[in-house]
Amino acid sequence: MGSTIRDVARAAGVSASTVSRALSERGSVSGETRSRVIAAAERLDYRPNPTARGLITGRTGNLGLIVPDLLNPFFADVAKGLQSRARATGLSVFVADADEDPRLELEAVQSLTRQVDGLVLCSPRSDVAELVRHAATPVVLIHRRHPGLSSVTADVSGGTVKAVQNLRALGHTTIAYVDGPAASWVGGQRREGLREAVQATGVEVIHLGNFAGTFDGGFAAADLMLASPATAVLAYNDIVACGLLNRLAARGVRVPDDVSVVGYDDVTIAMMTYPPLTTVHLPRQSAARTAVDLLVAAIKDPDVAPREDVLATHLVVRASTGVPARR
Amino acid sequence: MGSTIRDVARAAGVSASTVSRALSERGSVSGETRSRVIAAAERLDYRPNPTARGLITGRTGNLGLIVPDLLNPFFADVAKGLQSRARATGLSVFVADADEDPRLELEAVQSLTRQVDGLVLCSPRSDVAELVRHAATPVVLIHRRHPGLSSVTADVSGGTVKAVQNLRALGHTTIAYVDGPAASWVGGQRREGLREAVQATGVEVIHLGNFAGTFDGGFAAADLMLASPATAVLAYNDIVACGLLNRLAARGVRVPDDVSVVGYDDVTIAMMTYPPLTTVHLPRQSAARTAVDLLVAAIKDPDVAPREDVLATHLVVRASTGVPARR
DNA sequence: TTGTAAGCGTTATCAT
DNA sequence: ATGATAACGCTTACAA
Repeated sequence: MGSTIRDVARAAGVSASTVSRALSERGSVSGETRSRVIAAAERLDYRPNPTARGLITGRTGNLGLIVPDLLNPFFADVAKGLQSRARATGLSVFVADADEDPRLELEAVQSLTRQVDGLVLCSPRSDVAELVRHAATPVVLIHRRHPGLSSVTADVSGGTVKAVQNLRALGHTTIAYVDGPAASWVGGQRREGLREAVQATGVEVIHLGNFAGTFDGGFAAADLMLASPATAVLAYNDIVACGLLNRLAARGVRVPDDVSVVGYDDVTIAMMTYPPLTTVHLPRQSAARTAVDLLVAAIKDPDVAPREDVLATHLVVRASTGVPARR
Repeated sequence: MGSTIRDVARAAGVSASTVSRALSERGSVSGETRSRVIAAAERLDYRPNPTARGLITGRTGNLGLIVPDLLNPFFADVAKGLQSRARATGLSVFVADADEDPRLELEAVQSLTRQVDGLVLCSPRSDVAELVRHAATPVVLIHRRHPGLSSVTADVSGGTVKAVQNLRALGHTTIAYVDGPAASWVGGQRREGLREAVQATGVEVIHLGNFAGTFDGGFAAADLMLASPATAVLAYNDIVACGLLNRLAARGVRVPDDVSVVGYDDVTIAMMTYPPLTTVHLPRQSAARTAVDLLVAAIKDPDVAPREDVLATHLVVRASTGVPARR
């Protein structure tokens, strides 16, 4: 066991409360006493027990993060960003992987909420109102909006418009779209952006239908895409794009000579495909940072008005897009 | 604020200690009283405060995991596996991303150790003895061994032998090896396996040198590989292999027709390359599960002898390996 | 400035 | 079987 505040008090010849004050830099303590306490604490390698402190202050010094799937690089990135910002703020973070399961999300909220000062819900699959009802701490949403809650989202539809505009500028007039799971929030945003883009550029968009947001989803969509008159394809995300690329390669279709492919998210893998993927960059680490800041603000003052931050997106042009093949 | 044990006690017309006993299933409580308490607890939606409980029991119900980099799918997988096993055991998990920085690893140990019942150190970059010295709880290592500590590792050298044997069976007699960071523990294991394989199969191994364990590392190694007489290449891990594949494609080299490529780890991305990667599968989720079990055992009885579990590895043959081209 | 004492919510000990 | 009481390690009135 580590040494307690009493050990330090005894060693420094003062009372426990004086140690507490001296170490918290806050109470009024004479300089001489303070240095004696600090020396004693140092010597005994004293570290305040966060549990005990939390019991009385009501603060745990912890944040909770709930993501649908840590294996998805998108969420891993969020976890990493949150992590690093939290550390900089002196906070530790609980991570719960809900395995894409709404029930587990709720369970995670329940088991975490008492041990954290605030909760970050990233792309929750379940009903947000329900989750919040069980949260005993401030909540910030990432990648989803909800009335009355602070959230950090990306300008998904804006990014979609940029992608389509770029394709149009290259000469593409018919573009296929591989949608993800029907219920997805980003999916809705994406379709919204597509509508805008059609109005703005006059391209024709062919909806290939809903697919799993996975490699297999993209793999399956490729054949449909090739059967359509589209010369370019916009994928639900980079992983789906990766599946597309793979199937296209297997069928001997050259990218971007024969078909242009655009992904979404700009996760690490987008740089590692062949050819490297043109994709809409969604800020993740900065979204996570913002989320921490919003949470910290809400913890300090539970009555601050919720803020809905929308982060800019931009198109990263790599080698998977080019001028359309003559047909 | 949620309701406390006293609220429940009052509602059930018993004392707080009876509530505690009734709910913990452990103390002797009459069936009638128990059901009354449970009903009251239900009604008030009472949940024991883990902080307060932890203060007296010394148990937090939490596990800590420290990984070098959550963005590395290998570690994300470990995190996910640990997560799910911990949940099944009624434990929550703190995750710390040390950002490949030994100093941050130590910091993470210090800030987490008081809030957890046990710590899992995954592929620590820093001196294990130093880390353990600052840990106030049981520690289990993943992917690294250390005298006196429980650990879960994979039979890396055995996997290497299998990979080389397979290549030899295909007809390859000269194999290039792309090593990772010089200090890496797995790197050492891999080289050991290589030595064994050379003895067993008589192939010639050409060490291309140390590279970063990243996409760029593989990208850079590809040119060296092509300049060598090797017909196959073994990469430090799948990400490196991915870099290799990419550069090879860019230089017009066909895989596996011209060159065979073998990765290491079998992370998700290995299935998504073109062609899909032959790779040595390292069990991660099961390693994480085992780690949780070892930790739980050590928590229950701090005096159990440390156990060094070595998990089997196997070769996953996909499409990146084939018979060597005639030279 | 410093110490004393109360209390955070729970469980463990000891009576009853 | 149940209840009173102390204790876990800390912070924070309040008193000195």
